[in-house]
This record gives sequence, structure tokens and C-alpha cells, in this order.
Amino acid sequence: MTEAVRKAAKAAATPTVTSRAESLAAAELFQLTPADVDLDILPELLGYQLRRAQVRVFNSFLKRLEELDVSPGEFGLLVLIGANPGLNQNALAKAIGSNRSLLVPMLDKLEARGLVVREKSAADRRSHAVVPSRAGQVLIARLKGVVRDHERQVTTPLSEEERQTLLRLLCRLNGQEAE
Amino acid sequence: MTEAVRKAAKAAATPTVTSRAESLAAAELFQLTPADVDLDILPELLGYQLRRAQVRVFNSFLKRLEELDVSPGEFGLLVLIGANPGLNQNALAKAIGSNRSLLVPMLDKLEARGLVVREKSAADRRSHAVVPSRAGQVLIARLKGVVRDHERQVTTPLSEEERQTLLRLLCRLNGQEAE
DNA sequence: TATTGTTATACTCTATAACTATA
DNA sequence: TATAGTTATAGAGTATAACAATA
Repeated sequence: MTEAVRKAAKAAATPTVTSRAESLAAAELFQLTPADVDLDILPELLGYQLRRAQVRVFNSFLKRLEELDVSPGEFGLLVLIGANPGLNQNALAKAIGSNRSLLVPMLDKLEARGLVVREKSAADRRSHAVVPSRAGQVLIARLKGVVRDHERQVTTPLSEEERQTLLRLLCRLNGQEAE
Repeated sequence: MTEAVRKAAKAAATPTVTSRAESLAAAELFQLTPADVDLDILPELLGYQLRRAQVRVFNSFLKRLEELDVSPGEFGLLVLIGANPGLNQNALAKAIGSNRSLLVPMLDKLEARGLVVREKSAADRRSHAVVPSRAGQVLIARLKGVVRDHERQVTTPLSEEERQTLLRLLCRLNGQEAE
């Protein structure tokens, strides 16, 4: 295996909740091509179109989130904390596909803003039970509203039926049988 | 605008052909969640499912490419060079959404492998016309075969009709009216 | 001895700016 | 003066390993 390939594989295998779009961060495969170059087979590839769509949706999502001064990574983390109050940092890190050490500065920031609280766990005094504060709960509710609105906004090129079809096909592709 | 948000926005706006899946890089929003945590509204979001699908497709794509010792970034670059022989490095960099300086080491590697050639342009002796070598053309042809095969492989959960529907909806979402 | 949260370190990727050679 | 290719430097993001406290 090549160096570059190994690295890209690793990055893709454990993408994180923070940073650079698909990045892709790490390892971004396909690109929005502005020029009048011949893209050959690229436009026919699912991966190419998936990447374009993801970048597009991500960017507009980013703009909407700015209103509330929340990064996409923070959004995901907040939603998870809101839906699963009391998880310890380790579990939370795994849930967002990250690890303990990366979660620390994220929580530091959210805690400094008074959105979440690290409670000393009585059961296991090594761990912290992470819970949303009152203000955090309010923000999470607002975030959900914003994101639902964004969902409608970003899918304007599609009819409601098409939007649902797209979502259903993606779920199937992702191995999540709809029901 | 927040620091993190600005950075993520920038990264997302100019993702590159190399590395980190979308990573993704840059700023990966949604995550594959293994645990039994409540994902709340996440699974209903197009961005979440798009990201999952992209990571999934990217990873299997990566494995297929390993056979030929080519990274995803190199794949995109090779296809573009094959379809647009003679472009200079600047144009090529823009085409993959990157910049001149990042393209240099990529071309160095491909040239060292004898896959592409930097020809001195007679018209403008500052620039290089990048063209595929004979071996490069052969590899590109093989790559296209691999990628077409991968396309079928990765879409096995879908019928052929569904695959085309998905591609069509993605194109529409991307603002590329099918015809 | 193992695990939680934390910190420190290294490594990768990317962006920016400087350098040269041509124009 | 501006542009093409190149190189060097710095920055952000991430992974890994080490640390203290607790189990």
C-alpha cells in the first residue's frame, strides 16, 4: 500500500466531527470544477456527485450555523449531548467518531459558553457526565429549527417527493434499511 | 464569525483533490455512529446521510485503487490529464480545485513513475504542457475500468434504476440539469 | 492492572508568500 | 510589471502516547 493511500484510508476511516469539509478533510477526492475542462467519466461517478453534493450542502449549512456561532462539529456534539444527557466523554467521543483527547477542547469551549456542564459522576469518580445546561437546551432547540429550515432550503431544486426518495436511497446505500 | 467556523468554511469552499476524505476533511460534520446512542434528528438530515454515503463510497474506492497504487487524488488528476492533455500546471491545479504549489509534488510523483510528462511549451517557455505518457494512458484506461467496476460494486444495495435515480437527483441537487 | 480525562508531541495537509525564469 | 513553476514556511487538524486520578 502506498503512503498516500494508507493515510487517506485512515483519514477516511475515522473522520472527525470537526474541521474541513470533507475534508474531507482529509482526503478529498472529487472537486468542483469551474473551468471548461473535460471531466471525462467523473460526472457519471456516484462518488463524484456525492462529494459535490456534500460540499454544497455542507457550505450552506455552515452559513446558517454562523448565525448562532456554532460550528458543524459543535452542532453534532450538542445534538448528541441533548439527546443523550449524562454520557461520559469517552462515549461521547466515540459517538462522534472522534477520540477523548480531541473532545476535550470542544467541551472546554462549550462549557465556557455555558452551554454544557461536566458533572462529577458519583458512580465512577473518574468520569464526567456531560449534560446540557438550560441555555444549552434552548440553543439546541433553536439549532434544530435552523437545521430543519436549512433542509428545506438546500433541497429546493427537488420536490418533496424527490427529496424523500433521495434520502431513502442514501439510507439504503448506507446499509440502513429504512424500517 | 467564529474562528472555527471561518476555517471550516474556507476549507469547505476550496477542498482539494488529495487527502482526507472529506475528510473530508476539513471539517467533517457528520459521523458514522457505532454506538447505541440516540442520534435524534441527524438521520433525517440530508447532510448526514450524504456524508455517510460519501465516506462509504470513498473507502471502498480507496481499496480498489490500492491495486494500482493510485490515490484518489492521483486518480482524479490522471483522468483530467488524460482527457485534457497539454494543460499547463496552473490550469490543472484549478481544475482539481487546488493550487499550483500543491500540484508540484503530485506531478513529481506521477512523473517519477513515468506516467506523465512535463513538456516545455514552445509558445510560452514559462509553462509546462502536462501530457500522459504511453504508460500513463494505459494506466488511465485500466483505472477507468476499475472505477466502473467499483461503481457497480458499491451500488449493489440499489437496483440499476435506483442507481440512476440517485445519480440524477444528486446532479439536480448539484445544479447540473441532467441535459 | 485498566480506564477516564487531560496534556504534550508529532505528523499530515493546506495556504501563503517568496524566489526564478520567462513574458 | 505580471505570470508559470517551484520552494519554504507557517498554520490547522488529527493521531499517538504519556500523565494523574480513580477503579
